[in-house]
Amino acid sequence: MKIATYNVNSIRKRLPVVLDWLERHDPDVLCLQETKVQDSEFPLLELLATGRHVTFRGYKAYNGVATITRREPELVAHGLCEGPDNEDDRILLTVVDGIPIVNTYVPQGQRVGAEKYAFKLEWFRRVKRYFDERLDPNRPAVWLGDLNVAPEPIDVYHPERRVNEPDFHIDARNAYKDAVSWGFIDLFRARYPERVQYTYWDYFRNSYRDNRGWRIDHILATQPLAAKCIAVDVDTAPREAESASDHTVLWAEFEHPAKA
Amino acid sequence: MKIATYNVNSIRKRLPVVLDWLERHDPDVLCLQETKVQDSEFPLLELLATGRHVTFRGYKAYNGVATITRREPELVAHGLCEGPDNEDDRILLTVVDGIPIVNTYVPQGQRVGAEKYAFKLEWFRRVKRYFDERLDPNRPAVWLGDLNVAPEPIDVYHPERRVNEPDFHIDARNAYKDAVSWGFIDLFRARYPERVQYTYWDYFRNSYRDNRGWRIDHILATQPLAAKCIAVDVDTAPREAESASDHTVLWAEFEHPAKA
DNA sequence: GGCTCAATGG
DNA sequence: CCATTGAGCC
Repeated sequence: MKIATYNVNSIRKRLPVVLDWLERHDPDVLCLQETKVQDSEFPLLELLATGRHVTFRGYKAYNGVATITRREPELVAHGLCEGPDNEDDRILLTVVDGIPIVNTYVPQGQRVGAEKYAFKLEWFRRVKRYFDERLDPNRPAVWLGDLNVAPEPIDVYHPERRVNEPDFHIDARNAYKDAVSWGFIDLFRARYPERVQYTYWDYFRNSYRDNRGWRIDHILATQPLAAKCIAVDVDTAPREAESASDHTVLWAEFEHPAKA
Repeated sequence: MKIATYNVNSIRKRLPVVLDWLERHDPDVLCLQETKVQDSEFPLLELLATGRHVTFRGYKAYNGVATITRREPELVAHGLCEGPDNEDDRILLTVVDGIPIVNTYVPQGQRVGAEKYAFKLEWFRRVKRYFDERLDPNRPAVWLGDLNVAPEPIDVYHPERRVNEPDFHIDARNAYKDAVSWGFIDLFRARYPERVQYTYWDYFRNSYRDNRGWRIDHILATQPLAAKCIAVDVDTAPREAESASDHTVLWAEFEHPAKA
């Protein structure tokens, strides 16, 4: 089973890149973030034409998530389901082949100290409660997406200069790690403890050319599923495509995951 | 000698169309209107790369004219040169091979009765004085561009429904004709008295597909030059191009024009 | 409908 | 730098 995540920065602008990636890699699940489109404008027909199932929720301009699956999800749940502030354009649960897959776009946080930054820190607490209420760390489950945190210095270029950035500030890193500590394993870092590999590069100042990036997109799995992980990697091709997102695709492959 | 006019509706968006037209038709002069770009952002290098000369003046977002010539113009003059309101983003004179070519983008006029409409009517009076001061109706000269008037009912689809449009209202038609009466001949209509042929079609409601357009782009010449005109036509290919302007190209060819 | 700009977001 | 919206213009 192959699962991937990709912050598209507008699904309408990135549709060719997504269709190409689906055709070349044929994943079982592809999770998208920042679709930036309201549901009525979502390019559903073009994606259904690939023969896959598509689950999505978004609003005008901001956020938006979509999960594209080979098989029909056995269960779908939008948002945090806590109350009025449902955040259903940032979190989407699908259960595919018995495995819960939590596709999330964590708030970026604007800048350290801002109200939006406090919202980001709180968001990690909320998502941890979300895991508590519907998942079991002893059974297969996946949390993936643009989590907007570079967990360690190795995960960002010039870390010493980034300590006040909302994706590397110590409070965000700790909030992220506390959510992870619920029972998730970072598949990329588990497999490659020393590897410098980013998933996001700024559009400006030739960041990609000079490899000045961030590893802020992640695929995490509970222990029983992580044990079945046979491959995980970043595919930089989408970042080099004609009309590229500032993020690229991260993917992971599992052996007989449902039997875990 | 081949001369053409094209309202590009943004030279930056239309650069591929313009380069393609230059390569295919190799005109001596191509006059552009609505370049919609300030001079510092004008795509000069890309046009110079064709081996031609480029004269232009524009501001942010609105208006802007450019004249692309095979030979270097012997003289260039920007604007009406009357006083402070110079209108140099609407009128550009170049003298090429001894022939004055007045490239103009006449104000559209917004709607009949508006202040901008009065400005349009006045503009025709001003341009007639401009001809008086610098041209001679007995010597070759060209006035061309987006003149924003369909002179006769044949020049607009459903004319009876357009009598209150600023490009077909009787006051605009009369103001235009009064300027023309200075000493110009409409080359297209002179050659094709009965032909329905538009140069502009609205972007919306499938106007081009249904040929619901306007003949508002014109090439006019003084009598001695008009006598040398051996061909004039509208090329609809640019209107059918990938990323098309709402206008298309009108061109005219002259035999030994300088000897007139 | 397609261009422009100025905000806003990242 | 690359997205978005919403207004102005045509």
